Amino acid sequence: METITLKRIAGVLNLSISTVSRALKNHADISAETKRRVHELAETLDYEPNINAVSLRSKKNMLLGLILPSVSGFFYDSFISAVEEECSLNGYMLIVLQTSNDAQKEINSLKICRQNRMSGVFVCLSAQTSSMSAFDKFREAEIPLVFFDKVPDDNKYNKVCTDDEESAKLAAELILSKNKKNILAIFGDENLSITKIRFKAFQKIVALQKEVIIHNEFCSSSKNAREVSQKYFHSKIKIKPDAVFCMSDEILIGVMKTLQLHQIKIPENTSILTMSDGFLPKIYTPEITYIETSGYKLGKLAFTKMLNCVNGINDVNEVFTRSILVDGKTL
Amino acid sequence: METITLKRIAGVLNLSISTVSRALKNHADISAETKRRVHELAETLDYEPNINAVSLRSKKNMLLGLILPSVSGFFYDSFISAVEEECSLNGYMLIVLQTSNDAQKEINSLKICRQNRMSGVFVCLSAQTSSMSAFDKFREAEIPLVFFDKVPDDNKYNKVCTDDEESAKLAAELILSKNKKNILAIFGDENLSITKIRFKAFQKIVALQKEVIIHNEFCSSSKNAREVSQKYFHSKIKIKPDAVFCMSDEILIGVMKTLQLHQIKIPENTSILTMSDGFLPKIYTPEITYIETSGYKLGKLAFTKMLNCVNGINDVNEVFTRSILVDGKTL
DNA sequence: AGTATTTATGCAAACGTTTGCACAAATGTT
DNA sequence: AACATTTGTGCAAACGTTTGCATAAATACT
Repeated sequence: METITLKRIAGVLNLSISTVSRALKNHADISAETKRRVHELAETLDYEPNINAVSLRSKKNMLLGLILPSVSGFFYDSFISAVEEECSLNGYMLIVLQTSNDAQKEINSLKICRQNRMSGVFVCLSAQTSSMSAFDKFREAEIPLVFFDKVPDDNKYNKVCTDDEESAKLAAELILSKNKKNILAIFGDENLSITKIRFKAFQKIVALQKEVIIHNEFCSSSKNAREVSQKYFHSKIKIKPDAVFCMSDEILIGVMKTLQLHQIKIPENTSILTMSDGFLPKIYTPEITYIETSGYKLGKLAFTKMLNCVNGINDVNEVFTRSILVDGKTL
Repeated sequence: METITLKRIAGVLNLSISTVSRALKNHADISAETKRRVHELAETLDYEPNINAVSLRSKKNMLLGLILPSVSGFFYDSFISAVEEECSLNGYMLIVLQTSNDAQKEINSLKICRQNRMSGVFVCLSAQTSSMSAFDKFREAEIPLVFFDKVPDDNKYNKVCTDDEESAKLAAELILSKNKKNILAIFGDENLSITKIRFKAFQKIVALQKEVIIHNEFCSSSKNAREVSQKYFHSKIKIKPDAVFCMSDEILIGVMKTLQLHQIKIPENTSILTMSDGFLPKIYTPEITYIETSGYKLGKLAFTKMLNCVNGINDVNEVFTRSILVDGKTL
């Protein structure tokens, strides 16, 4: 099938290519009559501009990259969903690139973004990322970067995050307000900045209460969380925790397995509070009380920031989504 | 920052653009020495070809589209994950487009794919899609389409599916083999072809057993499934189903809520069998027995088919992933 | 009627590649 | 020594747009 180009339309109407081009963009120079004819023909021939030619000429495109460890997960799918929605609304296309938490693949993905001269890139760091040099080099290409969720420590980058500090603080306060005295707090991978922040904030609050016993654990997976929680809820343990705090869905899954296996009643025998986007907590019965860390909201926020970057009206900074408590029946 | 082009390299080395271009692709015409010099300089200058120019010239690109109702879901995230993995391995980029089950957005997404002259498009139909005309028109653009999961009935299209018929049949046989006599079978949205197929196959098997009571239900959401299952497990019901079949994760979630609320013991009071990619069944305790419908496998399969299409070595047909029983403790 | 201004259109270069063809120099063949 | 072939390189067109500038025709101003 012959492709329809400006040239083709120009040929049919006996106009020059430039006139057709301008007519299609309703340029003031072109007469009403000509515009009408051009639009009409373009419509019937189903003309669609060649994006490659446009991008080549204008040195701009409508591509946004999204680099993250994995699409499938507890949180990222809704983040992607939100970002894609906004892309669609604003005429951008979203390219998804997974790193599998592999630093080399992360660098490759960056390269792809650069090669394609994307207008901007969202990045959630892989757990393996040790150096930011590839990202710094990337910035020279003048392509804005917006980090989300797993972000670099340095604040010379644009970051959007759930307010981890606020959330963890809120979590600690809530648990204490219920007069819990023997708390098991399970956090994620120790290397991640998100873990550090949540841990520190949580700690800061509970440490104020001298009479409260607090057990801190760090887990890298659901399975790991299951094993670790086992130690505290094993049948031989006489005094079991009266509250468990889970830093994430991943942790929650492991903990719940243990509790269910040992037939620990919730909230009678122990309370639970988790941080989550809300899907998993509602699966369980009773529904788990959680502090919402919405991937969806974060996605919207990240897109807004990206748009500002692209339009050059952005201050480099870190912005947060607000934390909300969603009441289940478990605290 | 000045961008590095062939022209630039040519200028520095006092060569023509065409020589540089050929040298970089190790064309046989170019002398070893020249190749060396060109490669070296390209390396140090960090040359990266302008994809837009390449695509414009070659009329090809490495973009694949993925149109589906929503990124976030029970199944799609792992499908996307698999497809992206393969894309990355094969030098393609994946563009994700959500339809929110809106027919108009679906058409828009198709348009975007056409405008960008993508090399191929994966499609999971929205629940609202009533006409295939937009897709047929699309085929004229000679862009291969590979449908997955929610596919059109007509077999003039390329389709990759979990083997719904086989899976549902397997499910029915399994339940019967356990001597269940009062079965509740809950299916998804009645309009979807996937529902029709699963229902029909399931029915065909159980109908052979005259002495078995079978209750069929169709639900459009988890909430709906919860309400519907309520009718069968309400405390006033004397004879409750001794087995429940759930067509999908969505259904399972609703059913489990009901069972847990009414403290129905599994598998003592009732058995459960579901179809799932495996994530959710393993969340519950005991872990739910399921027939695996792997989004991941399906993604791999879809990509293989797409590659064949793109390379023109494809017969239009429908291919299936194999169904596997994964033993939990609930049947 | 002559000049200035407006209106509508076209020319041609540019974006960065790829590639058929031409060509000059080097080498091989009689 | 004359010719044929191989080897290495460059020219220029093409892909489909956009856009500064030139220009022709129509209108307005003295």
